[in-house]
Amino acid sequence: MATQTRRQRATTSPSATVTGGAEKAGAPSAPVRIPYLIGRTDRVVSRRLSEALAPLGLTVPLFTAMSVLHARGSLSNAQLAERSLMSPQSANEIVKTMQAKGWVVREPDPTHGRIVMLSLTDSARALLASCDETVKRLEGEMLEGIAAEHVALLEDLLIRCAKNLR
Amino acid sequence: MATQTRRQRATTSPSATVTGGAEKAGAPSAPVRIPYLIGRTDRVVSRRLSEALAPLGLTVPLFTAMSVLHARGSLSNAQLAERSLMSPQSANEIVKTMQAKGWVVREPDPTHGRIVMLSLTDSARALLASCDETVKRLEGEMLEGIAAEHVALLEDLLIRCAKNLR
DNA sequence: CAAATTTCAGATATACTGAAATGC
DNA sequence: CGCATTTCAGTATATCTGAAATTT
Repeated sequence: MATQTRRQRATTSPSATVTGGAEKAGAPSAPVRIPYLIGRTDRVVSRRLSEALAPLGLTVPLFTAMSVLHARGSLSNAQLAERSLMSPQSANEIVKTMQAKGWVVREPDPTHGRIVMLSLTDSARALLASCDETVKRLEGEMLEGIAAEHVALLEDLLIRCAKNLR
Repeated sequence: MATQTRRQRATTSPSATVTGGAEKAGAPSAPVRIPYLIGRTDRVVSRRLSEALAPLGLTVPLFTAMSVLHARGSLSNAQLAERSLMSPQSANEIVKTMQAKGWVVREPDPTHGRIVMLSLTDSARALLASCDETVKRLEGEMLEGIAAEHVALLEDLLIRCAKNLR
């Protein structure tokens, strides 16, 4: 399966300062910005999450959409798209997959003919429950050595960052 | 250009608690996990960053790779791939684009025939300098209302999270 | 008719795996 | 030979935009 050699630690600069710990040739090296760190951290998280979810038949976008639907109870496709920060077309694509797997039911909104309300099936809920265990483990590994109060703070800060930019 | 209606705030639940602020129909609503928040925040940041970089002729992956190269001074493609958390093939693809735009020079490593060392051109460095202004503005908007000590902490926590998972 | 929602169709970006060529 | 590096080729995934149909 994996022909590539396993990714490993850096070949230089053993300890990392905030600026990244390297100032070699002609590198004025701009300070590392938070947007960059968010992206980098997400890369690592996404890779691990995707590896963890694959055995359960889930991709990250699929899992994300299902989590949103789970949290909200019942949504139209347009609402799901908005909450998941994606276009209605993309959301629709994901919903098609969810439906093919028997994870969602679609019922016409009684008050509005065009709208179709989505909700998770029991099997989807059960699947999400076991995913939660998986994600919890991943989160635990990620937060290792970080004080509980800092975890709470991180949570709060991430929410505020997303809110400030949206 | 944009036929889609501009993404906007939620239609329900005005205030958000840590769990997301919704507990409607049959939704036990698992707590929001940090991995999810990282992903969500990155989605918002990436979209904004990509919009901001587009006028400068840059995509996010291109900008990221160039920043890494800038910070490290000079790298082989294999090293660039490792530092950028991607496969050598993907890095190579990005380097091809960089080269087509005149942003990188490739010189054979004098000590090893197969290896090609990459470094940024002056025009690339100048471009990155103006990108830094752009990113700084974005970062400022993102961190609005967050105390400086918390910004430093966020930086530290993100670095540790990425390190814990890699 | 205007606006919102859904959904078909096509296009693009990003990154992957496989495999071959090169060099130590 | 074994291993690392580069790179050609093909593929998969996740997203997008455009446009049409439906319904209030």
